Amino acid sequence: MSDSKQSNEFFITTAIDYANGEPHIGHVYEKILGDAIARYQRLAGRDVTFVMGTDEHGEKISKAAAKAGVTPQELVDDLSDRAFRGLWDRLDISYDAFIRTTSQRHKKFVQGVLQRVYDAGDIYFAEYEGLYSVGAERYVTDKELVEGADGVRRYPGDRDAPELRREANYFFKMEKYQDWLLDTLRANPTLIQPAGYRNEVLEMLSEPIGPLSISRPKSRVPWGIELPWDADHVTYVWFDALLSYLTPFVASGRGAETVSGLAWHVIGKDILKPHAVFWPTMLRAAGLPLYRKLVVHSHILAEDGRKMGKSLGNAIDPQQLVNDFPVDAIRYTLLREASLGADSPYGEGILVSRLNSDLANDLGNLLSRTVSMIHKYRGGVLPAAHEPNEREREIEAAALALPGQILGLVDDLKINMAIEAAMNFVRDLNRYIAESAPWNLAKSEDTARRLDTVLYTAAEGLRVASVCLEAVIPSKARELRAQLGLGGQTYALAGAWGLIPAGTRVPGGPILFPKPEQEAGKEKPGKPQQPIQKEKKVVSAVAEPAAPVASATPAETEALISIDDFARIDLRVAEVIACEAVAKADKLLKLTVKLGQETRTVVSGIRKWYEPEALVGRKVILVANLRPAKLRGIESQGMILAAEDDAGNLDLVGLTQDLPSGTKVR
RNA sequence: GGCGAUGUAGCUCAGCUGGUUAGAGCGAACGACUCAUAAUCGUUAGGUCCGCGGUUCAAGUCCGCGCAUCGCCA
Repeated sequence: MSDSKQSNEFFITTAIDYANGEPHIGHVYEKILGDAIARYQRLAGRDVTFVMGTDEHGEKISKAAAKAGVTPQELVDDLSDRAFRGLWDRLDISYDAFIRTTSQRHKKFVQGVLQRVYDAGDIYFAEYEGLYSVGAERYVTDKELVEGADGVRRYPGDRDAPELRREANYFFKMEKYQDWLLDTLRANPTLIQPAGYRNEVLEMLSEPIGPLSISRPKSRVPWGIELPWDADHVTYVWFDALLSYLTPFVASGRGAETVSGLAWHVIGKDILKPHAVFWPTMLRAAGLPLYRKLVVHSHILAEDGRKMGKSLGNAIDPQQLVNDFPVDAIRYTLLREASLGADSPYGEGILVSRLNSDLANDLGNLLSRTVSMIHKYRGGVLPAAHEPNEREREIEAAALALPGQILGLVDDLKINMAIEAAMNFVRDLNRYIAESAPWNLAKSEDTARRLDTVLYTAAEGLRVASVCLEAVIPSKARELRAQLGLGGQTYALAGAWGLIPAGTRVPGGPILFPKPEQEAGKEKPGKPQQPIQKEKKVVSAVAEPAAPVASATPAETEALISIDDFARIDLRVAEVIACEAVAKADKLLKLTVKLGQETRTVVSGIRKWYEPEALVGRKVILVANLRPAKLRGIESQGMILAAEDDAGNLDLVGLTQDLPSGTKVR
């Protein structure tokens, strides 16, 4: 690979998603993949711009909106913000710009490009008659139709037979650029990766590609961007959605031409043709440089290796997944399992076994044991290393080489192998500890210096591992370093050793990756077998965080949990020091509570039962390690406990003695 | 029908330009250890590297044919 070397700039996009329904696991995988690449590049010191967005025009959206009884704009506002962007935020996707195709700046840019291509003579007007599939939103050929059991010929997946339509549309002279594209592709073997997809494109180009229909009459599809020279037509998906990749740069005044040649576009194999054929020719016609790389990923299959589908009932619901598992575990397992060239199975079973073996046993436990020994043998202060033995030299050499190796694999789009390389290093650290047996070294003063060196080597190795894995598990990597006493510290992904200062106080902390302990065999996904086993921080709240919860619903009470499960809930005595009603919410109170030295804001739905003033000074029980949630724009940092009976009588759980705030409840 | 990919230990997969006893992870069995999240470490799997034929001193690794699965195209 000899990609972006001169420029330190790195520009990456994921496909913009059609906002006519909720995101599925395929969307999730693609964004996590794009994000991991973007983060790796940032860690390597590149100046990264990561762009994503939603595609919000078209016939399907107007129909879906009509069906839902809302305007198209209302529909896409909700889907874009809540369903898509909301999920990306939750998954820690580090995008720099999020483009909505209904935004003014995007429309302006699209119309500018259309006008330019039109003026150059590459767009013409023509009549067309043919079979139109509403489901596929395009004209289909007779050969594509399949006869159903009822004898009706329809396009696969459609409910209705295609309609015969006659339309006058604008066409883009795509074929004009076919030879250029073919030459370009032949001359650049890594333009489209993996190579299998490049071959498919070469095959597409071995036959005439013809013109591309780029408009729809506004009378039929009113929801789109008007052609600047003919207000009776709106542009069809290609000149709208594809251009969104460049919109942020135009809007910032930078100009599309300065960046389009840098782009890495991450897409799914289902939209290969638009990105490999339409988009390059469009760029060419618009006088813009061709992207640098098209990264084509395959699909995520169900755990049994079959296709995932709503109809098959084996689809993974991303929302559910995010509710049930730590975000970093989802990211890790998806990236570790999937390889670009082939469809990859994925599901809860695969996730859990990876989570347990790699993240909990290998990585998380390595941190636990290291921290524990530093506490036990050295009072929680990291000692300096002394003369390294051969084994330690070997580990240091591996640590120095690892970042380069990983970046090479990432450039080669072998993220799964990059992860494996990092995990091999982690496993070797476990091996090293077993070989060195620090618990024996601790028995005698004679081996004190050896013990120092072993402890330092383990801790510094963990630091290196955290950097190597940070693009995959960003928040856990930081948490790991915080436990080593390196909170807030960032490191470049580059060979380095010995960066933790000797004498660093190692605070330790909660289990990095608790296991979702599952005894009985299979369980139906989605039922309440584990609301309690959630670990701190990363897992989201299942119940409404600020709701006055009376312990649990009957169903949940019945499920037995272990003492360890319970120990994950950090209950504390908190003192209410201020309290006010939340504006425009007749149920909510905003409480300010003191937790030892700390002050927190908690929103709770108990206004019906308590006057705000009456609560000040009262001691309540707070779930202190609940993931913060925003309610009415206020971040609630915990939840207070209350009991409520069937008649709606509610009482806050409290103390009969005056114990200090911050006291642990168990 | 055409083009292409894949087919390696129970499972998931590495094996670049052909070369000593074919590898990893998971799972399983046995053992060790105790710092650790019932974790970790070690040993163990005797696998027709889909089948057949060919090239070669030597082939999972190249060629041909066949079978199976998958993808793209028509």
